[in-house]
Amino acid sequence: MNRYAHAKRMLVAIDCIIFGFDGEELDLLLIKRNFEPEKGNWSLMGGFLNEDEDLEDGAERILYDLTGLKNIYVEQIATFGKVDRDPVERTLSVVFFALINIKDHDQEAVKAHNAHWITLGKKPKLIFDHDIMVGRALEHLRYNAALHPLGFELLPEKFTIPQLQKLYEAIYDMKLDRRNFSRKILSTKLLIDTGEKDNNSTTKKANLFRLDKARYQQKFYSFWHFMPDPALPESL
Amino acid sequence: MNRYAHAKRMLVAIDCIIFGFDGEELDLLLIKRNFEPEKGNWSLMGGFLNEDEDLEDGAERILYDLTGLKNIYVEQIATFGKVDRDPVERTLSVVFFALINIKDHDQEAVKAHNAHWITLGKKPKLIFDHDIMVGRALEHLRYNAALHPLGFELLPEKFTIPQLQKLYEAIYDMKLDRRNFSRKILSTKLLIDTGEKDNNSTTKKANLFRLDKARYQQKFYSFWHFMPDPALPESL
DNA sequence: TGGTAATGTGTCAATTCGACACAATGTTTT
DNA sequence: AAAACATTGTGTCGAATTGACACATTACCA
Repeated sequence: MNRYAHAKRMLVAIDCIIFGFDGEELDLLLIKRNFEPEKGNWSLMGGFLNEDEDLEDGAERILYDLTGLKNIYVEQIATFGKVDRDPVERTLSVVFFALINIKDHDQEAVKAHNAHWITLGKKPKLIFDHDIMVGRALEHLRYNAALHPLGFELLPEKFTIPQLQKLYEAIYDMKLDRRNFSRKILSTKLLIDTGEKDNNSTTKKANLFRLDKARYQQKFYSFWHFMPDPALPESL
Repeated sequence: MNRYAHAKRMLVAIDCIIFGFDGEELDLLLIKRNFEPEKGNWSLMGGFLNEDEDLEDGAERILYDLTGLKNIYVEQIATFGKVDRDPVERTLSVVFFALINIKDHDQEAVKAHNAHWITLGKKPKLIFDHDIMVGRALEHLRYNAALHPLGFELLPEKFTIPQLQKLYEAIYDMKLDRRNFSRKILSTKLLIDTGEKDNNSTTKKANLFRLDKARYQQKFYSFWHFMPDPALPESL
Protein backbone atom coordinates (compact mmCIF):
# COMPACT_ATOMS: atom_id res chain seq x y z
CA MET A 1 0.00 0.00 0.00
CA ASN A 2 3.05 2.17 0.38
CA ARG A 3 2.96 2.68 -3.37
CA TYR A 4 -0.27 4.59 -3.06
CA ALA A 5 1.02 6.74 -0.20
CA HIS A 6 4.04 8.01 -2.10
CA ALA A 7 2.44 8.63 -5.46
CA LYS A 8 1.66 12.13 -6.63
CA ARG A 9 -1.94 13.27 -7.11
CA MET A 10 -2.48 15.55 -10.06
CA LEU A 11 -5.14 17.49 -11.91
CA VAL A 12 -7.04 15.83 -14.74
CA ALA A 13 -8.57 17.99 -17.43
CA ILE A 14 -10.89 17.02 -20.26
CA ASP A 15 -10.56 18.82 -23.58
CA CYS A 16 -13.03 18.41 -26.42
CA ILE A 17 -12.47 18.72 -30.12
CA ILE A 18 -15.83 19.43 -31.65
CA PHE A 19 -16.16 18.90 -35.37
CA GLY A 20 -18.98 20.22 -37.48
CA PHE A 21 -19.62 20.43 -41.21
CA ASP A 22 -21.04 23.53 -42.85
CA GLY A 23 -21.71 21.94 -46.22
CA GLU A 24 -18.36 22.88 -47.68
CA GLU A 25 -15.65 22.53 -45.07
CA LEU A 26 -14.95 21.01 -41.68
CA ASP A 27 -15.39 23.39 -38.77
CA LEU A 28 -14.18 23.42 -35.18
CA LEU A 29 -15.99 24.88 -32.20
CA LEU A 30 -13.35 26.93 -30.38
CA ILE A 31 -13.32 29.19 -27.33
CA LYS A 32 -12.05 32.74 -27.23
CA ARG A 33 -11.07 32.69 -23.59
CA ASN A 34 -12.41 35.44 -21.34
CA PHE A 35 -10.82 33.86 -18.27
CA GLU A 36 -7.35 33.06 -17.02
CA PRO A 37 -4.94 31.55 -17.80
CA GLU A 38 -4.26 32.64 -21.38
CA LYS A 39 -7.19 35.06 -21.34
CA GLY A 40 -7.83 36.46 -24.82
CA ASN A 41 -6.34 33.48 -26.61
CA TRP A 42 -8.07 30.61 -28.38
CA SER A 43 -8.48 27.16 -26.93
CA LEU A 44 -10.50 24.00 -27.04
CA MET A 45 -13.50 23.66 -24.76
CA GLY A 46 -12.46 21.93 -21.59
CA GLY A 47 -12.77 21.57 -17.87
CA PHE A 48 -11.55 19.55 -14.94
CA LEU A 49 -12.69 16.05 -14.17
CA ASN A 50 -14.82 16.00 -11.04
CA GLU A 51 -14.15 13.78 -8.07
CA ASP A 52 -17.30 11.72 -8.48
CA GLU A 53 -17.44 11.58 -12.25
CA ASP A 54 -16.43 9.02 -14.86
CA LEU A 55 -14.30 10.27 -17.74
CA GLU A 56 -17.01 9.84 -20.35
CA ASP A 57 -19.54 11.55 -18.10
CA GLY A 58 -17.17 14.46 -17.71
CA ALA A 59 -16.82 14.79 -21.46
CA GLU A 60 -20.58 14.68 -21.91
CA ARG A 61 -21.09 17.26 -19.17
CA ILE A 62 -18.65 19.64 -20.83
CA LEU A 63 -20.19 19.11 -24.25
CA TYR A 64 -23.70 19.61 -22.90
CA ASP A 65 -22.59 22.74 -21.11
CA LEU A 66 -21.33 24.26 -24.34
CA THR A 67 -23.80 23.01 -26.92
CA GLY A 68 -26.92 22.01 -25.05
CA LEU A 69 -26.76 18.65 -26.83
CA LYS A 70 -26.89 15.16 -25.37
CA ASN A 71 -26.43 11.78 -27.02
CA ILE A 72 -23.92 13.08 -29.51
CA TYR A 73 -21.08 11.05 -30.95
CA VAL A 74 -18.15 11.20 -28.52
CA GLU A 75 -14.97 9.20 -28.54
CA GLN A 76 -11.85 9.30 -26.42
CA ILE A 77 -8.76 9.96 -28.52
CA ALA A 78 -5.74 10.13 -26.27
CA THR A 79 -4.33 11.53 -23.06
CA PHE A 80 -1.71 14.24 -23.09
CA GLY A 81 0.69 14.24 -20.19
CA LYS A 82 3.83 16.26 -20.78
CA VAL A 83 5.10 17.55 -17.45
CA ASP A 84 4.98 21.21 -18.42
CA ARG A 85 2.03 21.18 -20.79
CA ASP A 86 0.05 23.39 -18.42
CA PRO A 87 2.23 26.18 -17.00
CA VAL A 88 0.00 26.69 -13.97
CA GLU A 89 0.20 23.24 -12.51
CA ARG A 90 0.81 19.71 -13.68
CA THR A 91 -2.38 18.67 -15.43
CA LEU A 92 -3.15 15.64 -17.51
CA SER A 93 -5.59 16.18 -20.32
CA VAL A 94 -7.84 13.44 -21.62
CA VAL A 95 -8.92 14.44 -25.11
CA PHE A 96 -12.30 13.57 -26.60
CA PHE A 97 -13.63 14.28 -30.00
CA ALA A 98 -17.24 14.92 -30.82
CA LEU A 99 -19.10 15.00 -34.12
CA ILE A 100 -22.21 17.12 -34.24
CA ASN A 101 -24.61 18.40 -36.81
CA ILE A 102 -23.71 22.07 -36.94
CA LYS A 103 -27.33 23.13 -37.16
CA ASP A 104 -28.31 21.52 -33.89
CA HIS A 105 -26.38 23.32 -31.18
CA ASP A 106 -27.82 25.81 -28.67
CA GLN A 107 -26.75 29.21 -29.98
CA GLU A 108 -27.25 30.91 -26.61
CA ALA A 109 -25.02 28.48 -24.75
CA VAL A 110 -22.35 28.80 -27.38
CA LYS A 111 -22.46 32.59 -27.20
CA ALA A 112 -22.33 32.53 -23.41
CA HIS A 113 -19.04 30.63 -23.59
CA ASN A 114 -17.67 32.99 -26.20
CA ALA A 115 -17.32 30.04 -28.56
CA HIS A 116 -17.17 30.25 -32.35
CA TRP A 117 -17.27 27.89 -35.29
CA ILE A 118 -14.02 28.21 -37.19
CA THR A 119 -13.20 26.62 -40.49
CA LEU A 120 -10.41 24.10 -40.03
CA GLY A 121 -8.26 25.87 -42.59
CA LYS A 122 -8.52 29.16 -40.66
CA LYS A 123 -7.83 27.74 -37.23
CA PRO A 124 -5.92 30.25 -35.09
CA LYS A 125 -3.01 29.22 -32.90
CA LEU A 126 -4.38 27.54 -29.79
CA ILE A 127 -3.05 27.53 -26.25
CA PHE A 128 -0.88 24.89 -24.63
CA ASP A 129 -0.73 21.69 -26.70
CA HIS A 130 -4.21 22.13 -28.16
CA ASP A 131 -2.90 22.44 -31.71
CA ILE A 132 -1.36 19.00 -31.44
CA MET A 133 -4.60 17.67 -30.08
CA VAL A 134 -6.50 19.01 -33.08
CA GLY A 135 -3.98 17.41 -35.41
CA ARG A 136 -4.44 14.09 -33.68
CA ALA A 137 -8.20 14.43 -33.83
CA LEU A 138 -8.15 15.09 -37.54
CA GLU A 139 -5.91 12.11 -38.07
CA HIS A 140 -8.32 10.04 -36.01
CA LEU A 141 -11.29 11.28 -38.02
CA ARG A 142 -9.56 10.43 -41.29
CA TYR A 143 -8.74 6.98 -40.08
CA ASN A 144 -12.12 6.14 -38.79
CA ALA A 145 -14.26 7.78 -41.42
CA ALA A 146 -12.72 5.45 -43.98
CA LEU A 147 -13.39 2.35 -41.91
CA HIS A 148 -16.66 3.16 -40.24
CA PRO A 149 -19.81 5.04 -41.16
CA LEU A 150 -18.83 7.95 -38.94
CA GLY A 151 -19.45 10.75 -41.37
CA PHE A 152 -23.21 10.55 -41.01
CA GLU A 153 -22.88 12.01 -37.51
CA LEU A 154 -21.93 15.30 -39.12
CA LEU A 155 -24.97 15.48 -41.41
CA PRO A 156 -28.63 16.13 -40.78
CA GLU A 157 -30.98 13.16 -40.56
CA LYS A 158 -31.87 13.40 -44.23
CA PHE A 159 -29.06 14.13 -46.64
CA THR A 160 -28.16 13.71 -50.29
CA ILE A 161 -25.33 11.70 -51.77
CA PRO A 162 -23.63 14.81 -53.15
CA GLN A 163 -23.70 16.27 -49.62
CA LEU A 164 -22.11 13.12 -48.26
CA GLN A 165 -19.47 13.28 -50.95
CA LYS A 166 -18.63 16.88 -50.11
CA LEU A 167 -18.18 15.84 -46.52
CA TYR A 168 -15.74 13.09 -47.41
CA GLU A 169 -13.91 15.48 -49.71
CA ALA A 170 -13.60 17.92 -46.82
CA ILE A 171 -12.36 15.25 -44.44
CA TYR A 172 -9.69 13.97 -46.80
CA ASP A 173 -9.04 17.25 -48.57
CA MET A 174 -9.31 15.62 -51.98
CA LYS A 175 -11.66 15.38 -54.93
CA LEU A 176 -13.57 12.15 -55.46
CA ASP A 177 -15.22 10.87 -58.59
CA ARG A 178 -18.96 11.46 -58.29
CA ARG A 179 -19.98 8.26 -60.02
CA ASN A 180 -17.59 5.95 -58.25
CA PHE A 181 -18.43 7.49 -54.88
CA SER A 182 -22.12 6.97 -55.44
CA ARG A 183 -21.60 3.37 -56.49
CA LYS A 184 -19.43 2.63 -53.48
CA ILE A 185 -21.77 4.24 -50.96
CA LEU A 186 -24.88 2.58 -52.38
CA SER A 187 -23.16 -0.81 -52.42
CA THR A 188 -23.01 -0.69 -48.62
CA LYS A 189 -26.84 -0.78 -48.56
CA LEU A 190 -26.59 1.58 -45.64
CA LEU A 191 -28.73 4.29 -47.16
CA ILE A 192 -32.48 4.29 -47.50
CA ASP A 193 -34.07 6.45 -50.17
CA THR A 194 -36.75 8.54 -48.47
CA GLY A 195 -38.39 9.31 -51.79
CA GLU A 196 -38.09 13.01 -51.00
CA LYS A 197 -36.03 15.56 -52.89
CA ASP A 198 -33.64 18.23 -51.65
CA ASN A 199 -35.53 21.47 -52.29
CA ASN A 200 -32.59 23.68 -51.40
CA SER A 201 -31.04 22.91 -54.72
CA THR A 202 -31.39 25.43 -57.55
CA THR A 203 -30.79 22.83 -60.24
CA LYS A 204 -31.78 19.19 -60.36
CA LYS A 205 -32.99 18.23 -56.88
CA ALA A 206 -31.07 15.34 -55.40
CA ASN A 207 -32.72 12.43 -53.60
CA LEU A 208 -32.76 12.58 -49.82
CA PHE A 209 -31.51 9.49 -48.02
CA ARG A 210 -31.41 8.48 -44.41
CA LEU A 211 -29.33 5.95 -42.55
CA ASP A 212 -30.51 2.42 -42.06
CA LYS A 213 -29.76 2.51 -38.36
CA ALA A 214 -30.13 -1.19 -37.70
CA ARG A 215 -27.79 -2.03 -40.53
CA TYR A 216 -25.51 0.78 -39.40
CA GLN A 217 -25.04 -0.83 -36.01
CA GLN A 218 -24.54 -4.20 -37.57
CA LYS A 219 -22.05 -2.97 -40.13
CA PHE A 220 -20.15 -0.55 -37.93
CA TYR A 221 -17.10 -2.77 -38.10
CA SER A 222 -17.29 -3.95 -41.68
CA PHE A 223 -18.15 -0.81 -43.60
CA TRP A 224 -15.43 -0.11 -46.16
CA HIS A 225 -13.40 -2.46 -44.17
CA PHE A 226 -11.78 -5.74 -44.93
CA MET A 227 -10.60 -7.01 -41.60
CA PRO A 228 -12.40 -9.73 -39.74
CA ASP A 229 -14.74 -8.18 -37.22
CA PRO A 230 -12.81 -7.81 -34.01
CA ALA A 231 -14.82 -10.40 -32.16
CA LEU A 232 -13.05 -11.06 -28.91
CA PRO A 233 -12.29 -14.55 -27.68
CA GLU A 234 -14.58 -15.98 -25.02
CA SER A 235 -12.00 -15.41 -22.31
CA LEU A 236 -12.15 -11.65 -22.76
CA MET B 1 -7.65 30.61 -11.53
CA ASN B 2 -10.35 29.57 -9.14
CA ARG B 3 -11.03 26.64 -11.40
CA TYR B 4 -7.65 25.18 -10.54
CA ALA B 5 -8.12 25.73 -6.82
CA HIS B 6 -11.34 23.78 -6.61
CA ALA B 7 -10.43 20.87 -8.85
CA LYS B 8 -9.64 17.47 -7.41
CA ARG B 9 -6.15 16.02 -7.71
CA MET B 10 -6.05 12.29 -8.28
CA LEU B 11 -3.67 9.39 -8.78
CA VAL B 12 -2.57 8.46 -12.29
CA ALA B 13 -1.46 4.92 -12.99
CA ILE B 14 0.13 3.47 -16.09
CA ASP B 15 -0.73 -0.08 -17.09
CA CYS B 16 1.04 -1.95 -19.85
CA ILE B 17 -0.27 -4.68 -22.07
CA ILE B 18 2.76 -6.53 -23.36
CA PHE B 19 2.25 -8.74 -26.38
CA GLY B 20 4.69 -11.37 -27.52
CA PHE B 21 4.52 -14.14 -30.09
CA ASP B 22 5.84 -17.62 -29.38
CA GLY B 23 5.66 -18.84 -32.96
CA GLU B 24 2.17 -20.26 -32.60
CA GLU B 25 0.05 -17.99 -30.47
CA LEU B 26 -0.06 -14.51 -29.02
CA ASP B 27 1.21 -14.24 -25.46
CA LEU B 28 0.78 -11.69 -22.71
CA LEU B 29 3.30 -10.83 -20.01
CA LEU B 30 1.28 -10.82 -16.78
CA ILE B 31 2.09 -10.33 -13.11
CA LYS B 32 1.18 -12.72 -10.32
CA ARG B 33 0.98 -10.08 -7.63
CA ASN B 34 2.98 -10.61 -4.46
CA PHE B 35 1.95 -7.24 -3.08
CA GLU B 36 -1.24 -5.51 -2.03
CA PRO B 37 -3.87 -4.76 -3.12
CA GLU B 38 -5.19 -7.97 -4.70
CA LYS B 39 -2.10 -9.92 -3.61
CA GLY B 40 -2.08 -13.37 -5.18
CA ASN B 41 -4.18 -12.36 -8.18
CA TRP B 42 -3.10 -11.67 -11.74
CA SER B 43 -2.71 -8.22 -13.20
CA LEU B 44 -1.06 -6.18 -15.88
CA MET B 45 2.31 -4.62 -15.18
CA GLY B 46 1.80 -1.11 -13.95
CA GLY B 47 2.85 1.69 -11.67
CA PHE B 48 2.11 5.27 -10.81
CA LEU B 49 3.08 8.21 -12.94
CA ASN B 50 5.82 10.25 -11.28
CA GLU B 51 5.57 13.95 -10.61
CA ASP B 52 8.41 14.90 -12.97
CA GLU B 53 7.72 12.34 -15.70
CA ASP B 54 5.96 12.49 -19.07
CA LEU B 55 3.39 9.77 -19.73
CA GLU B 56 5.43 8.05 -22.41
CA ASP B 57 8.53 8.17 -20.21
CA GLY B 58 6.56 6.54 -17.43
CA ALA B 59 5.46 3.75 -19.73
CA GLU B 60 9.01 3.21 -20.91
CA ARG B 61 10.31 3.20 -17.33
CA ILE B 62 7.80 0.56 -16.33
CA LEU B 63 8.53 -1.56 -19.39
CA TYR B 64 12.27 -1.27 -18.86
CA ASP B 65 11.86 -2.19 -15.22
CA LEU B 66 10.07 -5.40 -16.13
CA THR B 67 11.83 -6.51 -19.30
CA GLY B 68 15.20 -4.75 -19.36
CA LEU B 69 14.35 -3.54 -22.87
CA LYS B 70 14.47 -0.05 -24.32
CA ASN B 71 13.36 1.27 -27.69
CA ILE B 72 10.52 -1.17 -27.97
CA TYR B 73 7.26 -0.47 -29.76
CA VAL B 74 4.94 1.34 -27.37
CA GLU B 75 1.66 3.02 -28.09
CA GLN B 76 -0.92 4.67 -25.89
CA ILE B 77 -4.31 3.02 -26.24
CA ALA B 78 -6.76 4.70 -23.92
CA THR B 79 -7.33 6.04 -20.43
CA PHE B 80 -9.66 4.29 -18.02
CA GLY B 81 -11.35 6.51 -15.52
CA LYS B 82 -14.37 4.92 -13.87
CA VAL B 83 -14.80 6.41 -10.42
CA ASP B 84 -14.58 3.11 -8.58
CA ARG B 85 -12.19 1.24 -10.86
CA ASP B 86 -9.56 1.12 -8.11
CA PRO B 87 -11.16 0.27 -4.75
CA VAL B 88 -8.30 1.79 -2.77
CA GLU B 89 -8.50 5.32 -4.09
CA ARG B 90 -9.66 7.10 -7.23
CA THR B 91 -7.00 6.36 -9.82
CA LEU B 92 -6.97 7.03 -13.53
CA SER B 93 -5.12 4.47 -15.60
CA VAL B 94 -3.45 5.35 -18.85
CA VAL B 95 -3.04 2.14 -20.81
CA PHE B 96 -0.14 1.45 -23.15
CA PHE B 97 0.51 -1.51 -25.30
CA ALA B 98 3.91 -2.83 -26.21
CA LEU B 99 5.01 -5.33 -28.82
CA ILE B 100 8.21 -7.18 -28.09
CA ASN B 101 10.13 -10.07 -29.51
CA ILE B 102 9.55 -12.71 -26.90
CA LYS B 103 13.13 -13.93 -27.08
CA ASP B 104 14.64 -10.59 -26.12
CA HIS B 105 13.49 -9.88 -22.59
CA ASP B 106 15.62 -10.03 -19.44
CA GLN B 107 14.60 -13.30 -17.76
CA GLU B 108 15.95 -12.24 -14.37
CA ALA B 109 13.96 -9.03 -14.28
CA VAL B 110 10.82 -10.85 -15.32
CA LYS B 111 11.30 -13.46 -12.62
CA ALA B 112 11.99 -10.78 -10.00
CA HIS B 113 8.57 -9.27 -10.72
CA ASN B 114 6.90 -12.65 -10.62
CA ALA B 115 5.81 -12.13 -14.22
CA HIS B 116 4.89 -14.90 -16.66
CA TRP B 117 4.16 -15.24 -20.35
CA ILE B 118 0.62 -16.51 -20.73
CA THR B 119 -1.02 -17.57 -23.96
CA LEU B 120 -3.86 -15.22 -24.77
CA GLY B 121 -6.33 -18.09 -24.88
CA LYS B 122 -5.37 -19.13 -21.33
CA LYS B 123 -5.46 -15.69 -19.78
CA PRO B 124 -6.66 -15.86 -16.16
CA LYS B 125 -9.12 -13.38 -14.74
CA LEU B 126 -7.28 -10.13 -14.04
CA ILE B 127 -7.85 -7.55 -11.32
CA PHE B 128 -9.85 -4.34 -11.56
CA ASP B 129 -10.71 -3.46 -15.17
CA HIS B 130 -7.60 -5.09 -16.61
CA ASP B 131 -9.58 -7.65 -18.58
CA ILE B 132 -11.34 -4.88 -20.44
CA MET B 133 -8.00 -3.25 -21.12
CA VAL B 134 -6.67 -6.44 -22.66
CA GLY B 135 -9.75 -6.68 -24.83
CA ARG B 136 -9.26 -3.14 -26.04
CA ALA B 137 -5.58 -3.80 -26.69
CA LEU B 138 -6.36 -6.84 -28.79
CA GLU B 139 -8.91 -4.89 -30.74
CA HIS B 140 -6.31 -2.17 -31.28
CA LEU B 141 -3.74 -4.69 -32.43
CA ARG B 142 -6.19 -6.18 -34.92
CA TYR B 143 -7.05 -2.81 -36.28
CA ASN B 144 -3.55 -1.61 -36.69
CA ALA B 145 -1.88 -4.79 -37.84
CA ALA B 146 -4.13 -4.75 -40.89
CA LEU B 147 -3.34 -1.16 -41.74
CA HIS B 148 0.30 -0.84 -40.73
CA PRO B 149 3.32 -3.09 -40.74
CA LEU B 150 3.10 -3.55 -36.99
CA GLY B 151 3.45 -7.28 -36.87
CA PHE B 152 7.15 -7.19 -37.54
CA GLU B 153 7.71 -5.80 -34.05
CA LEU B 154 6.75 -9.20 -32.69
CA LEU B 155 9.23 -11.14 -34.79
CA PRO B 156 13.02 -11.46 -34.70
CA GLU B 157 15.04 -9.34 -37.08
CA LYS B 158 15.20 -12.12 -39.63
CA PHE B 159 12.04 -14.10 -40.21
CA THR B 160 10.36 -16.28 -42.82
CA ILE B 161 7.12 -15.65 -44.62
CA PRO B 162 5.45 -18.69 -43.05
CA GLN B 163 6.38 -17.29 -39.62
CA LEU B 164 4.83 -13.97 -40.52
CA GLN B 165 1.72 -15.74 -41.72
CA LYS B 166 1.38 -17.68 -38.47
CA LEU B 167 1.62 -14.39 -36.62
CA TYR B 168 -1.22 -12.86 -38.62
CA GLU B 169 -3.25 -16.01 -38.19
CA ALA B 170 -2.73 -15.74 -34.43
CA ILE B 171 -3.68 -12.07 -34.35
CA TYR B 172 -6.90 -12.56 -36.32
CA ASP B 173 -7.59 -16.08 -35.15
CA MET B 174 -8.19 -17.30 -38.67
CA LYS B 175 -6.53 -19.36 -41.37
CA LEU B 176 -5.07 -17.58 -44.38
CA ASP B 177 -4.21 -19.00 -47.77
CA ARG B 178 -0.43 -19.51 -47.92
CA ARG B 179 -0.08 -18.49 -51.56
CA ASN B 180 -2.27 -15.43 -51.46
CA PHE B 181 -0.64 -14.26 -48.24
CA SER B 182 2.80 -14.56 -49.75
CA ARG B 183 1.77 -12.67 -52.85
CA LYS B 184 0.20 -9.87 -50.82
CA ILE B 185 3.14 -9.46 -48.48
CA LEU B 186 5.71 -9.51 -51.26
CA SER B 187 3.73 -6.99 -53.28
CA THR B 188 4.37 -4.42 -50.55
CA LYS B 189 8.10 -4.60 -51.39
CA LEU B 190 8.68 -4.25 -47.69
CA LEU B 191 10.69 -7.41 -47.30
CA ILE B 192 14.29 -7.94 -48.32
CA ASP B 193 15.47 -11.46 -49.02
CA THR B 194 18.62 -11.98 -46.94
CA GLY B 195 19.62 -14.97 -49.05
CA GLU B 196 19.84 -17.03 -45.87
CA LYS B 197 17.66 -20.01 -44.97
CA ASP B 198 15.86 -20.86 -41.76
CA ASN B 199 17.87 -23.77 -40.35
CA ASN B 200 15.40 -24.51 -37.59
CA SER B 201 13.15 -26.19 -40.07
CA THR B 202 13.18 -29.97 -40.39
CA THR B 203 11.76 -29.90 -43.90
CA LYS B 204 12.33 -27.45 -46.70
CA LYS B 205 14.13 -24.45 -45.22
CA ALA B 206 12.31 -21.21 -45.79
CA ASN B 207 14.00 -18.01 -46.92
CA LEU B 208 14.84 -15.50 -44.23
CA PHE B 209 13.69 -11.95 -44.88
CA ARG B 210 14.27 -8.70 -43.08
CA LEU B 211 12.36 -5.44 -43.10
CA ASP B 212 13.31 -2.67 -45.48
CA LYS B 213 13.34 -0.09 -42.69
CA ALA B 214 13.50 2.98 -44.90
CA ARG B 215 10.56 1.79 -46.92
CA TYR B 216 8.82 0.73 -43.73
CA GLN B 217 8.93 4.31 -42.42
CA GLN B 218 7.79 5.66 -45.73
CA LYS B 219 4.95 3.19 -46.12
CA PHE B 220 3.78 3.14 -42.51
CA TYR B 221 0.57 4.85 -43.51
CA SER B 222 -0.10 3.21 -46.84
CA PHE B 223 0.62 -0.45 -46.18
CA TRP B 224 -2.51 -2.48 -46.83
CA HIS B 225 -4.29 0.73 -46.70
CA PHE B 226 -6.34 2.70 -49.16
CA MET B 227 -6.82 6.02 -47.52
CA PRO B 228 -4.86 9.08 -48.50
CA ASP B 229 -1.90 9.48 -46.18
CA PRO B 230 -3.05 11.62 -43.30
CA ALA B 231 -0.93 14.60 -44.22
CA LEU B 232 -2.00 17.44 -42.01
CA PRO B 233 -2.78 20.89 -43.37
CA GLU B 234 -0.10 23.56 -42.99
CA SER B 235 -1.98 25.21 -40.16
CA LEU B 236 -1.62 22.20 -37.92
C1' DT C 1 15.86 -44.24 -52.51
C1' DG C 2 11.25 -43.32 -52.12
C1' DG C 3 7.88 -41.16 -48.81
C1' DT C 4 6.58 -37.15 -46.27
C1' DA C 5 6.14 -32.44 -45.03
C1' DA C 6 6.71 -27.88 -45.85
C1' DT C 7 8.05 -24.00 -49.11
C1' DG C 8 8.07 -21.16 -53.61
C1' DT C 9 5.63 -19.99 -57.69
C1' DG C 10 1.84 -19.99 -61.24
C1' DT C 11 -2.94 -19.96 -63.27
C1' DC C 12 -7.62 -18.55 -63.90
C1' DA C 13 -12.14 -16.85 -63.18
C1' DA C 14 -14.77 -13.52 -60.48
C1' DT C 15 -14.89 -9.23 -58.47
C1' DT C 16 -13.68 -4.59 -57.74
C1' DC C 17 -11.77 -0.17 -59.16
C1' DG C 18 -10.80 3.89 -61.72
C1' DA C 19 -11.68 6.60 -65.66
C1' DC C 20 -15.06 8.20 -68.50
C1' DA C 21 -19.96 9.37 -71.27
C1' DC C 22 -24.52 10.17 -71.61
C1' DA C 23 -29.25 10.84 -70.33
C1' DA C 24 -32.52 13.15 -67.06
C1' DT C 25 -34.08 17.00 -64.17
C1' DG C 26 -34.90 21.61 -62.82
C1' DT C 27 -33.68 26.63 -63.21
C1' DT C 28 -32.41 30.64 -65.75
C1' DT C 29 -31.99 33.26 -69.82
C1' DT C 30 -33.49 34.98 -74.18
C1' DA D 1 -41.72 28.69 -75.01
C1' DA D 2 -37.31 27.12 -76.18
C1' DA D 3 -32.52 27.03 -75.60
C1' DA D 4 -28.66 27.20 -72.40
C1' DC D 5 -26.81 25.79 -68.14
C1' DA D 6 -25.84 23.38 -63.88
C1' DT D 7 -26.32 19.38 -61.33
C1' DT D 8 -27.81 14.59 -60.52
C1' DG D 9 -28.53 9.47 -61.66
C1' DT D 10 -26.83 5.57 -64.10
C1' DG D 11 -23.98 2.69 -67.34
C1' DT D 12 -19.75 0.93 -69.69
C1' DC D 13 -15.18 -0.88 -70.24
C1' DG D 14 -10.51 -2.14 -69.51
C1' DA D 15 -7.13 -2.75 -65.76
C1' DA D 16 -5.94 -4.32 -61.41
C1' DT D 17 -6.88 -7.15 -57.41
C1' DT D 18 -8.70 -11.11 -55.07
C1' DG D 19 -9.75 -15.76 -53.86
C1' DA D 20 -9.56 -20.56 -55.00
C1' DC D 21 -6.67 -23.98 -56.44
C1' DA D 22 -2.19 -27.12 -58.63
C1' DC D 23 2.29 -28.26 -59.25
C1' DA D 24 7.17 -28.36 -58.80
C1' DT D 25 11.08 -27.98 -55.38
C1' DT D 26 13.68 -28.77 -51.18
C1' DA D 27 15.09 -31.26 -47.16
C1' DC D 28 14.65 -34.83 -43.82
C1' DC D 29 13.77 -39.60 -42.61
C1' DA D 30 12.66 -44.37 -42.79
